[in-house]
Amino acid sequence: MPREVRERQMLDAAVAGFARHGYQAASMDDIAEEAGVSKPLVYLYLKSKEDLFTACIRRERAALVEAVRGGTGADRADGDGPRAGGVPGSGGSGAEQQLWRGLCAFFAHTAARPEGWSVLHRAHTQGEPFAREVAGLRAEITELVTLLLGRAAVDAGCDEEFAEREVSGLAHAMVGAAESLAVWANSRTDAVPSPKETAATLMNFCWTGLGQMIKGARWSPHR
Amino acid sequence: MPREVRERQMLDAAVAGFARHGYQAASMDDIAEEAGVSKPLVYLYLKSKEDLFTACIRRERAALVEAVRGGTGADRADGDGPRAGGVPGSGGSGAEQQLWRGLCAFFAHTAARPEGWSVLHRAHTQGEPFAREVAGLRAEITELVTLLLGRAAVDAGCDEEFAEREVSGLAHAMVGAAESLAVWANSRTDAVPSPKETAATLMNFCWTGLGQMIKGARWSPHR
Amino acid sequence: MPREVRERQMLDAAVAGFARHGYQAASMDDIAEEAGVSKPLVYLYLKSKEDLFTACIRRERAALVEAVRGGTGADRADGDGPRAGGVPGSGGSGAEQQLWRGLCAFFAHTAARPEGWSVLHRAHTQGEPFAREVAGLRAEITELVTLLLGRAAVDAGCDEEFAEREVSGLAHAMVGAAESLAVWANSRTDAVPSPKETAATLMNFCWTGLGQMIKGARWSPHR
Amino acid sequence: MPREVRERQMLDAAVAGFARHGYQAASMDDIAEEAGVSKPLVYLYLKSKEDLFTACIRRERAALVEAVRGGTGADRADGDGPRAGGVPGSGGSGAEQQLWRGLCAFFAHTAARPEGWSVLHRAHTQGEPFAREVAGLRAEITELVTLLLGRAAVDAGCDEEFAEREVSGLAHAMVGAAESLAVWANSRTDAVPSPKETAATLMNFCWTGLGQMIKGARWSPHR
DNA sequence: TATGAATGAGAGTTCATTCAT
DNA sequence: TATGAATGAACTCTCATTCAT
Repeated sequence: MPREVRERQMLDAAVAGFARHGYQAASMDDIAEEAGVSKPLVYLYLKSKEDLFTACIRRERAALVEAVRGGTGADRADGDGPRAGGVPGSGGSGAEQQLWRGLCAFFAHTAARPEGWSVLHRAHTQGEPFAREVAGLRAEITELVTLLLGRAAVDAGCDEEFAEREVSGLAHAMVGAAESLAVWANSRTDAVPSPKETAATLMNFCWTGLGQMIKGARWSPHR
Repeated sequence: MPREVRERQMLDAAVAGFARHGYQAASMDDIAEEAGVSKPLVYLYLKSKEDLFTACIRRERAALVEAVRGGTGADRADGDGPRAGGVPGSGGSGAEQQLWRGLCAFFAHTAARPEGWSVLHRAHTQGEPFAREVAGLRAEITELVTLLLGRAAVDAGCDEEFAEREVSGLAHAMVGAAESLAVWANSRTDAVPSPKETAATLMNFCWTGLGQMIKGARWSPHR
Repeated sequence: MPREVRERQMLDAAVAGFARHGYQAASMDDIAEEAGVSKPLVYLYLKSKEDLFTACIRRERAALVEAVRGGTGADRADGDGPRAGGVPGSGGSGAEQQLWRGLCAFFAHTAARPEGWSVLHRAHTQGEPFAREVAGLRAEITELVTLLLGRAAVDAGCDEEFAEREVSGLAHAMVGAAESLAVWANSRTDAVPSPKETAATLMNFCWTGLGQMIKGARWSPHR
Repeated sequence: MPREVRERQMLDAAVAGFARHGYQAASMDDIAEEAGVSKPLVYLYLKSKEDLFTACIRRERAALVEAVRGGTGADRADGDGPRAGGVPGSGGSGAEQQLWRGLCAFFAHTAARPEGWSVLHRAHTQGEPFAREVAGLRAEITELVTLLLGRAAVDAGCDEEFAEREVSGLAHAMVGAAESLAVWANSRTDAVPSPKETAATLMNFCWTGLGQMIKGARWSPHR
């Protein structure tokens, strides 16, 4: 059996095992058995448990990023043609649509591959080498979100400074909210919401606030 | 040395160890050594590794909840007398202020006790008994947030149905965003923001959006 | 080295260790070392200390029962054809001969495998799961003896009632006497008696008494 | 509280604990708790677990020996008055009566103090220092039985050689049979036999055989 | 006399990992 | 390419035993 096929079997088994039991509790014995191969073969192909887990993270990370990027249309020639423009809240900005589609893609992906998502979501807890890897993923996503938010702000005519000073925190908030909603949506037993519904919840939650900020309004405790 | 003191030393050491290495990777040997105590004593007082970790979670959970509850003023006689009222966005609602102060307290607490926060934040990954414990914490906080959001909505004169149908999802988003921001704030090496700044970021992010929702506006992809 | 061979080595080492130190005091380290093997291998093959000890008991029990059964000729087609008959004391009963040969086999076996015998003899002290196992052995042997004694009684023409009422106690006495003699014979440093001598001692001790009982005579304190 | 009283409490608790769980499995913690004292006090009075167990054995051994000796009337001025005389089987020998009464006393004692008996019965399994102690008890009892059997033989007019050559083995058989019957009687849940019944079972079993031997008859396999 | 507090030493068990084939 | 056989190292947990008071 060709190496690539075997290797994918192993990664599948590993993702399943790590998702179910976590990094430490999943044993190489179980993973090898689930993959239908002997343990030495796993070591021959994937070096060590650490490397195996890293490979899982990388694969799932790539899949998630590809899904979200695809959703935003970032890979399509995007600046072409007239953009609908407009501020958040006024409807139809290109960046706004991209964000919306990215969120939809994100929730669709995490719902479609719960085990992969579980691996990613749990990996930052598992010690240094993996935390770094997931931090990379988070940075990648956050950067994308930051870009979109920033572009929306610029579209709306607000100064560059805003993008640099405040958008990053907002992006972090958004990513955290999305993460939380993904877990929540995946774990519901009753009426599990569709990806679009979940994405709409998040857009409802924050988009207007963002629009206000771009206009220069700030929330403050004593008004 | 009296039992209570020793026990607190052990819990301190355990929180530090679990925060640094995670549940599985932290060894009882190391924890005992860090506590300046022999291993058998740890077992004598805290029964088992599982019980020790549970005790850590419970302690930190209680501290966090107390801090946040105290921040919201939930323990003060608060509903009495006429409330200032007001919609989100119009300033000065009782619920809005409570939420604001709760967030400040939350970010202040997580910044003041990074290890305790780390334990709580990582515990849901560490297998069933612990996941349940932090799920309880999350539920407790989410319920509080749901209550505040719902009350704000009612204050603003919107129908009860809103509270029941949508507020829960929003609360989850908010809790997730707060969690993410807490980690992010704690992990920054440059210019770490004050708790109030972080809380303001989150309020800016979502409060206006919430106000719009209460008024009946909904975000939709094709406008 | 093939699994079966290794497994037998381990059982041999375990029987030796348990015989020398008892269940609790024998350490898995020592057993593994004596078997010329690492500890994990012992666990891989035999699961746990408890299972290992149980396996020892079962093996030695089977060997002992087989030896004794073989000695009685119970496996040969023995009841067929006219039996020589005869009461205890009158010589030559089939049951009497079987008992004699069974005793010889028993003492020969316990002398030939002192460690195995020691394990069996000491196991009833070592807690529930093992006590049950040797209780089974004891019951098996006692039942065999009861059968032979009962048959001898019936051969001698005594009523069935005798067999049911009193033979069981006698069988217990006989088994206990045999057990005691086996230990005693094994532990002698001077002139250790041959199995046949030991068996003859026991037959001398009780056979005539049994014959008298069958005839209806009873010992009583005040005659 | 005076030392003697405390010490007896501890021994009582220890006997109970050792009887229930065996030497190794009984913990000093449990014993101290059952005795209603702190652990250091146990160590102050009884030095170590080994010494504690030895003390238990010695106390129970002394009690058992005293009971049996008392039963045989060995401590009474025994040669006085006319003895009934007679061979085993012919009724009424002094030695025979002594043996009978000794057996009754033995079974009565083991039934009355099951925990003490359990300690003694299990101690020979627990490693060297204790095995020696119980071997001493066994030797003491066996010697007594040997003496009685030998005296009976001499009473019956058989030569001295018999006593020296064969009586010892018979005594071992008898002691083993008695031991086995004691355990069996103690462990029965249905109709537990009285000490006298158990003793009668044993006398029935062996006394006539012994009588025959004294007369010079020997059992042999081929008659 | 009596104890609360503490520990050294060692047990059973598991797991990632590697030979030899 | 693939594996049955084997292990070093580490972990959780327990227990007899002793200070300091």
